[in-house]
Amino acid sequence: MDMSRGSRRVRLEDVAARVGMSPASVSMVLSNAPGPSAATRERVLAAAAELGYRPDRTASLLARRRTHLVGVLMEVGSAFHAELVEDLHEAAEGRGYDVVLSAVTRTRDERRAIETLVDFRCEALVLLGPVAPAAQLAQLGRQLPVVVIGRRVSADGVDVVRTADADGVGQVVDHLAGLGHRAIAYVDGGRGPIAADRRHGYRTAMRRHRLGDHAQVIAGDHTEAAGARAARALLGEGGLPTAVVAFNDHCALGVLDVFNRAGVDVPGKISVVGYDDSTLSRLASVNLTTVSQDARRQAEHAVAAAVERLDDGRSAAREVVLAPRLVVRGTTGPPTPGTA
Amino acid sequence: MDMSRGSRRVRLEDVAARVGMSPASVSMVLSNAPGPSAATRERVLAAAAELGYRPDRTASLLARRRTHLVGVLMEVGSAFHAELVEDLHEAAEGRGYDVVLSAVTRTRDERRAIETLVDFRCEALVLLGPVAPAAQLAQLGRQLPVVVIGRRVSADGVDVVRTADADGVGQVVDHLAGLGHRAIAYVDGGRGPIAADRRHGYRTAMRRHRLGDHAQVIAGDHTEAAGARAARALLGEGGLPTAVVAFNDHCALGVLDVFNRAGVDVPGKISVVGYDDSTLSRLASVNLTTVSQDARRQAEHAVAAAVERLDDGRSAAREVVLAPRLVVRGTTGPPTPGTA
DNA sequence: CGCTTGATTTGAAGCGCTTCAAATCGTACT
DNA sequence: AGTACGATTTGAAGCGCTTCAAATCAAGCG
Repeated sequence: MDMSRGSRRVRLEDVAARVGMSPASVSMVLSNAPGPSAATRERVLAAAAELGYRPDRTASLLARRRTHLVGVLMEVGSAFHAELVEDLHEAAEGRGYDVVLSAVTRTRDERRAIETLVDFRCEALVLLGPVAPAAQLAQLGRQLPVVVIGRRVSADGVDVVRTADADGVGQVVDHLAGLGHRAIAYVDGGRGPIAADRRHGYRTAMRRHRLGDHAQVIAGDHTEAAGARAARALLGEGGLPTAVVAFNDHCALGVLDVFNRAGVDVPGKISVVGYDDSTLSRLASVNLTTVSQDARRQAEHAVAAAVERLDDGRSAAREVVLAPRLVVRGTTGPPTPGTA
Repeated sequence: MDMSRGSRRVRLEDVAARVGMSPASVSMVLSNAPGPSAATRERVLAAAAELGYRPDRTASLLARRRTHLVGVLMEVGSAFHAELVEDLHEAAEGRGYDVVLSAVTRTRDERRAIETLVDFRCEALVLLGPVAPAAQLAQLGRQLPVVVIGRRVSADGVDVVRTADADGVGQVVDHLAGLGHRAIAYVDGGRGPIAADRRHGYRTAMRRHRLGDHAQVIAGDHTEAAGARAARALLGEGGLPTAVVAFNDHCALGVLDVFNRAGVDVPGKISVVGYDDSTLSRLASVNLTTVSQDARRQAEHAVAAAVERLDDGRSAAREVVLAPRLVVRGTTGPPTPGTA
């Protein structure tokens, strides 16, 4: 009766019936497997097109041993993740894999997002800056290949692709110190291991420049709101530093916001630096000095790592550490003489 | 041998064996279906937890009639879409549906992204600002419930949730005209129907204010790059308007970029307005006057529309048009006296 | 006690597609 | 003509889970 909707999805069997062959043959043609003759291929393909046949992915996944699916955990709303996702798609497709996205949102925590991915039978997982403890990731890594992007993880069975964060922040401090800054504050990124690395890089670099006494870490997080809070705290306590290094671009944006609203000139009165070189930072109205993580290369490495485990049977854990690159834009400059 | 990886995923059958019952019973317990006794439920649940059982989603989807999956097509990188996705997740979960994301990227066009969703057996699709022609969407709507967000579509079988775009742009022009602007230019959003609506709204509003002669539409798109290009064109030809209305926030950001770099004071010399009230526009360093689309309500309506078709059997197409709301921030002000 | 009832549990048939051993077909060769 | 052999095609067994009619059970009643 219901001719309007559905009217039964076209199945493999229907195509088979159309050309008078067995479903087996049709399946082989469609999956481009060896066997069927050229003539058969042609007829089947024609019939499939004619009927508008679309294989049912779930059935296919269930029957096939391999799913060729890579699950990606991301934070929707993060500009940097968005870039990574684009590049991951590209890298995965180049190697014959498909990508399934799962987003962490306000009401959907990391655990759930990851479970969804596993439930969909992803063969490997690429996690963008996960916050789960190493033990949990290791546990996950025992089930399937897991590649963590961005964060250091000391769990074997888990591959890691990241940039040398401590070094990145170090470059930032070098840059600022080189401009003559001494009072360089750092807005922290919260509890995660990425934050720990960057914080450590900051402290080390400050010491290296004999600026240890000026080191000042302000509590923060990786959101605009946290950056704004930190900036307000800074403003409140007087004795403003001459430069603020933020955990990431989003956070730096929050800092900039508050300074802008408060009429604090950047970089005249104070310099601000972010981290990620996200599209946000590149906007001329923001024009933030930051550190580039090279999303494309990280994506490439991540997919390569997953595929090597899947297809080449590699089993030893691997860690790829890329060199970060300072990108100097408009939010940094020499300190105002009489301030520090 | 391979005890390390996999060691066979735990199946429903394993749980059943563990408690000495049939897979059927276990299945019912796990899906919370009526039948099994309280005692049984408890035992099964305990065993499942103990074995760390996770149902195989693909198998489950295949066997079940319903998948309870809503596919969402989005543009990764669009701040507004990111917001919508968050809200869609929330709305869907509230009604017992799960969300699958599919992103349009540089190398993955809309068609492919949609196909992926259908292949995963989504029961309904929510498309965020799709560019496909109406006929194609109608065709899709014949297969399954489709809700288009943001854009007007005259295909029945397809529900639409959008804001009155023409009206939104109208409010912008009203605002600017009220401030005294006369030379108000508009940066277009390309070929899509959303762009057509807004462009039309602009033209109508200009005429309404007897400013038809000042109407000026500059070719554009929905990216920062396009906005930048348009702004450069404007700068190049001299006779700058006193206000520029951009297709959306991303585009407006590009416009702002160029003006900032060129040292054109905003809003002193020229006012700029965007559209979407995306998180970007809210950043104090951007602080863009724009039009709010109320992502949350759109998400709510979209999910409601899909669920009504799915669960309540509604079949008549529906269009929900929400009222847009002008959000005045810092990029608009009265025109400089001697300019227009 | 035998029998009815309602509560539980289970066997068996798929969901739509893949796989692979076995069957079929043509053809080349002796 | 008879046999062997490579090229094609197909039957049948699942993949792991759900469903539902039929079976089983325990309790309740006359």
